[in-house]
Amino acid sequence: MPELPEVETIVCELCPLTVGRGITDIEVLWPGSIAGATPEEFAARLVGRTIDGLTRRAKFLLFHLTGGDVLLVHLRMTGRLVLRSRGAAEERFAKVIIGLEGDEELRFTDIRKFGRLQLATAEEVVDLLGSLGPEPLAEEFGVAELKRALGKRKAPLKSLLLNQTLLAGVGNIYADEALFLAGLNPQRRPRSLSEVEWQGLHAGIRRALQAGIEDRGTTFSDFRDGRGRPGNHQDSLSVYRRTGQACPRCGGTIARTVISGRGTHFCPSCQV
DNA sequence: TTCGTCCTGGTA
DNA sequence: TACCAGGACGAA
Repeated sequence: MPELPEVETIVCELCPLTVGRGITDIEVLWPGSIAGATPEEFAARLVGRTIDGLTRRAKFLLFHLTGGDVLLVHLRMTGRLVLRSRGAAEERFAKVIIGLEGDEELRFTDIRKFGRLQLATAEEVVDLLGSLGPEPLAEEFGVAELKRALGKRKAPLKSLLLNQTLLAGVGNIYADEALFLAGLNPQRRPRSLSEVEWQGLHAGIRRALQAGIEDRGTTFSDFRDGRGRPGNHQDSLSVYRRTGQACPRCGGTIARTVISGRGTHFCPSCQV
C-alpha cells in the first residue's frame, strides 16, 4: 500500500521522465477511476497540456500542467503509476492510460479500484488538500509541531498517526514502524507521553519514513515504482507483518492486535 | 470517534 | 469457500 515513502519514490522517479512532456491522448478503461468528471471531460481537459512539474503532498501525486490545472493521483491500496513504452505488453488491471509525447505512456493500474485520478484547478486543489495535516519530513516539522497536531487528542497513538488531517502521509506500515522505533505501545494516549517520549515519537516517525524512502519503498505484493520495479524496505521492517518473530531490539515476540480496524504489529516487551 | 463501505487477489 | 488486507470517506 503506497504511503509517503512509496509515493515519494514514484515522484522522484517520474519527475525527470515526465516533466516537460506533452499529453497526447487519454484512454479511460475504468471510468470509476476518474473523480469529478466524465472520462470525456477528463480527456478533453488533459490532451494538449504539458506537464510542468510533479510533486507530492501526503500520499497524493500532483502533476502540474500548463495553464495552472493539476492532475491529482491517489493510489490508495493497489494503484500503480508506471511509465512504459507504447508497444509494451498491456498491464493487467490497467484503468487509465495517459499518452505522452515521445512514444511512452503513463499507465495507471489498480486491482482493487480504490485509486483515483482527479483534474482540478489551482483553487480546487487548495480545497481538496486543505484538510491535510503537516508533512512530517518537512524541515519545519519539529517536536512542537507534532505535539500541536496530536497532543489534545484522546485516541490511541496508532489511530492518530493514520489520521491524514493530523499528520500527512503515514499509513499502516510506517505507523507501526514509527511506534516501534519510539518504543511506544500503539495503545498509548498522547496525554500520557513525557517530553522524552514526544521526542522519541518525532524521531521515530521521521526515521521510519526516511528509511522507507532510502529503500525505495515497501513491496509486499502491489507496490511498484515509476518504472515498475518493487521496493526493498520490506526486508528491513522491524515489526510490520512480523507477528510471532523475534523483536530485533529485545528478542521478545512480535504481537498483532487490531486498533481502529487496522492490523497493528508491536513488541509487547519493549513498546510500553 | 468508530464503523461500514468500496474492491479483488491471495490464502487458509 | 470464506475471509483477510487497508486508505479515505461518509454515516451513525
